[in-house]
Amino acid sequence: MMKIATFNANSLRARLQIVLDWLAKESPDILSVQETKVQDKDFPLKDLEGCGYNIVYRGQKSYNGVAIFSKEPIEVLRFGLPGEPADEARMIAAKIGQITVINTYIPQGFEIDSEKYQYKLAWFNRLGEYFKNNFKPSDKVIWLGDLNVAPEAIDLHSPKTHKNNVCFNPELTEHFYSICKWGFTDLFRMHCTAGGHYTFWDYRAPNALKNNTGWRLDYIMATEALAKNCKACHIDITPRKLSRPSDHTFLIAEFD
DNA sequence: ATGGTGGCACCGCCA
Repeated sequence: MMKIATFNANSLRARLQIVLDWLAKESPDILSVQETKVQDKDFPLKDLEGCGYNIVYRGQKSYNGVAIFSKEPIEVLRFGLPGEPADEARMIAAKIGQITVINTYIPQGFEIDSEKYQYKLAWFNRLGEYFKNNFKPSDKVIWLGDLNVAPEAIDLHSPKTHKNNVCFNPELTEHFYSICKWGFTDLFRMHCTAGGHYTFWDYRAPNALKNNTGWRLDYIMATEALAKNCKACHIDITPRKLSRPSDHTFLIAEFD
C-alpha cells in the first residue's frame, strides 16, 4: 500500500502544526505542498526535524513556493519549468523510488483579459511540452498539486455564475485536457463521477463551506501504470472544518 | 451580493 497526498498550505509556517499533525495521523508516503509562502532561507526545517520525512523545497518571498515530503529519499530532477521565466517556486520534479513526482502550483490567472491569464495558458503549454520531452506515457509519473482548473461544470458549485472564470472556461479546459491526453488520469474523477466534491472554498465568501460553494482545483494525476493500481482517492476536509476558513484540504490517493 | 478575509510584507499584492 502506498499513499500519496497534496495540500495547498496557504503559508507553511502559518499551518505547520496542521501539516505535522496530518503527517503523523495519515502517514502518507509522499505529500506535495503548494503555496508555502516562504523563502528557502526561512524554511521551517528545525520545526520539521523528526517528522520522519525527507523534504525538498523551493520558495520565494510572500508568494508561491512548493515542497515535497517523502519517506523514501528524493532525487530532485528540476525546480521550475524549462524556458523563461523558469518560475522556480511553482514546480518541483523529483524521482522517488520508481516514481516521478511533479508537484505544480499553476498560476491562478487573475482575470480573463489579463496578461496573467495568458501566462497561465502558456504555463499549461510549457508543462505539456515538458512531459512530452522528458517522459513516456508508459512511465510511472504522478502530476499533482493546485492546478487552478475546474474542467467541467461538476467541478464547481455554480458554473453559470462563473462561466469565463480564469479557472473555468472552455479554452482552459482544452489546455488541461491536452496534457491529460498525453497519458494522465484524474484519480479523483476515476473513482467518483458525482459533482459537489470540492477541494477549495473561497475564504472571502461567508459560509462557503457550509453552503458548499466550492471548487475542485487540486488534483492527483497518474499515468496508466499507476492509475491501474489506484484503489481510492478522497478529499480530507477535516483541517478546514476544524479550523480557519483559510485552511485548505488534503487530497489523498491510495495505491496497491 | 460583483463584496468578502487572510497571509505576507509592507503601506499593496495575491488568492
